[in-house]
Amino acid sequence: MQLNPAQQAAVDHRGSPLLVLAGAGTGKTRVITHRVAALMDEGVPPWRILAVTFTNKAAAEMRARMEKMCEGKVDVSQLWVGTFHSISARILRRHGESVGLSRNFAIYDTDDQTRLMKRVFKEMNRDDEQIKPRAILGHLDQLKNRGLTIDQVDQLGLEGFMTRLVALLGRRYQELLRAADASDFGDLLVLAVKLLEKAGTEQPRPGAQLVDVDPVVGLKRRFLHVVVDEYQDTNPVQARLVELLSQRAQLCVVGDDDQAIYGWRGADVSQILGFPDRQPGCELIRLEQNYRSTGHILHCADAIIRRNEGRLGKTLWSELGDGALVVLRACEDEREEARFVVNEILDALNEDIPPEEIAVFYRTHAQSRVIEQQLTDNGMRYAIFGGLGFFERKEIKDALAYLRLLQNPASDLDFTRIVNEPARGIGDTTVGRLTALAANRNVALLEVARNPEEAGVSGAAAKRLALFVAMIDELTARLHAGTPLGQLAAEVLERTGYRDALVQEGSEESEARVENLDEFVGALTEFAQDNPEQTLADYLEQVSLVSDADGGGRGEVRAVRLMTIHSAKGLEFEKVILTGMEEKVFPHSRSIAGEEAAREEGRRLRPEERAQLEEERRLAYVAVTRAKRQLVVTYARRRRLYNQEFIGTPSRFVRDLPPDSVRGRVPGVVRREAPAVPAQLQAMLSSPPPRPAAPARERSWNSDIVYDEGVAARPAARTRAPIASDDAPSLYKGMQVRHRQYGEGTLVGWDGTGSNLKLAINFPGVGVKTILARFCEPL
DNA sequence: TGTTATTGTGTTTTT
DNA sequence: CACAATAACA
Repeated sequence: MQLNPAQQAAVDHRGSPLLVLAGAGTGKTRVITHRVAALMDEGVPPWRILAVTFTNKAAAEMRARMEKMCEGKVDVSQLWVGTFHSISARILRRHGESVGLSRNFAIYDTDDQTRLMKRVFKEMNRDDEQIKPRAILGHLDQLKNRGLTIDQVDQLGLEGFMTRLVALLGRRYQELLRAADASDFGDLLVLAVKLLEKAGTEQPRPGAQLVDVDPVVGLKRRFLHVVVDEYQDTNPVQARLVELLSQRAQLCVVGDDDQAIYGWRGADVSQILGFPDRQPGCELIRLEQNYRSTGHILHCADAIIRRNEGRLGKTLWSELGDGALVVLRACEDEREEARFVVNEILDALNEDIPPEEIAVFYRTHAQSRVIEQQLTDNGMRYAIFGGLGFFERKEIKDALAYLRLLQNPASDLDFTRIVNEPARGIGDTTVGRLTALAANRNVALLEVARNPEEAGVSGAAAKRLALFVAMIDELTARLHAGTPLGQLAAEVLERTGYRDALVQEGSEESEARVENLDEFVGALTEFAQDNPEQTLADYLEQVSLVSDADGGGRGEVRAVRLMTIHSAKGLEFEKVILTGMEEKVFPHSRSIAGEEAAREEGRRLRPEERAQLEEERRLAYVAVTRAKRQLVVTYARRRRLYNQEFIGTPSRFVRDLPPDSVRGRVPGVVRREAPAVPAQLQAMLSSPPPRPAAPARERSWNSDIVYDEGVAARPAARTRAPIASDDAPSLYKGMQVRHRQYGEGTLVGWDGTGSNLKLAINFPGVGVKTILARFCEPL
């Protein structure tokens, strides 16, 4: 297929920075691959070209496409293609000494991070705090994403005590991380940037020769062309990294501001919006012809995204014709929704759509369970993207921990993970004593374990420790003797008794685990055969950077796909079923929180609150634009989630759909439905008196809902919100209620149903409190 | 010390 | 509901 003029221009542009604004389905990847191929055609050496993607899968795909395109002509393996994280890791692996990382440093994933932070909590006696390790890590990560150091915590705008806590615990966390010769995801980027920034700033020694030039400086000058995909999702550190590597390169960034969905992770859309301003002479090219979806789908996408402010603005068009109408379906509850999904899948299969071209999307992982159940009941195979991957299973993580400990004896986290796994009588007390001494002397746990007596570990435990240490030493020797990786892994599992312990257990679960371990050994053997020159460190790195995206180990190829919308980014399917389209599900309740608060306080939305909502909207846009020919959208009236029943209102995104492109009734303007008053409260209600039971509930659940947008603007107290005319006695905003302790107050909102109904009441002089309805009585 | 029962608690999206 | 942290027990 020929490139269209805009695409061709993006491929051909040379000489100045280039921003390609590529709408969904406009052939972005084609442009990138063609551009890189063209560069190589022109004689740019492959090793002087860098292509950065977001996921490993995208990187692998790109490389594959290049190989196909350049068959035989150029050595594509010389190209630098990778994710921000893998490229950083690669740089640090080679040159990381100056920022405190050895050649074999470990990469900690989220789980490792949490465990390490928990240790910090314990060490500093903070485990009683309400604050959880995850929270601190979250802030720490945010810090890193913005390229700030721990001394700049205050710039995060946290509350005072949190700022102090993050600084205190974060600092110690970093110390331990470095001491363990490890890096977390955030540090990979931060340290790579630090390394590159430092290079070349030192005064050259007198008489230094050109050959003495710092290799890192060479790295900065290496690339002549840099291409970045999904630029809208980069965070400041990533952008800085790209800049540093583009010292001599022509920079080409590709992205779509309407698909920026990682703001919560520190990504900053203004990066792409401000790119032309930051880059003198920057050329901007828009790709707007969509080759993926049919008309009605695009109309829906546009109807959703056009309501966002602060976008560069693009209108997608297509030559594919209107195609089928988008199907909209209201379901009674999540089970019916799941059944409907199954039916839709069956329909598609009957139309000969291959299963892997059918995808079911949901906002959060928690929603997948019901659908999975229903699919299983109907004997349908499916592949889940995301969730617990192979390398996140306990047994695999244990095996990896053993290997990492062999590779890196300083890794205390791995030590503690497996020292008593399988149980060998080295319990918390023993480990506690070791930890105390290790912290004191600033040495690794494994070192301390060599002299247990000094740590005050008694005879029996000391003996067991000695055995453990001897075993680790032997295995370490095997590693350094060059034992093939697969065999080494097998020996580890044998010698440590890990495999035996599982076999002994004899349960169905343990059996599965043994199988997983065998698979792991197999994978390692295969890896060693395919990459004879690669070491254990290389393998460990590859594993820790691999995410759900590549689906390599698990997942049927010929199976329906289930995934969150986030993981759907960059993919496309013949038929997409978008589920759970209700307020508080999608848009997620956390994104709406600000809006509700604003309504209750009678103020306007704060910028960050609006930004969150706009991000949800972009997420909806991403979801819709994944569909090639068929799009089905479902929502449920009632939904059980987290063991709580929620009354659903159709998502605002559903209400935005253009009726002309939709089959099924687009719910009109809607407001939150007034919940039925629970019996307890109802009994207490004296006025207004309960009306005789009305058959109101029989009616279509949308019909009695009236939208009133004005609520947000008006002060809550004066809003005498409508009680659904013929409904049982209802709550209404402005209603006066009494609480034993707080006295009389004004109802400003509510949440939940039945005995979980919570009222938000504004008590004069006290403020707004959220109280279970049964503790309140109406006046 | 290690295992099991119980309570409690949260519950987005990911490299 | 699911899972993690804690308490009680062997």
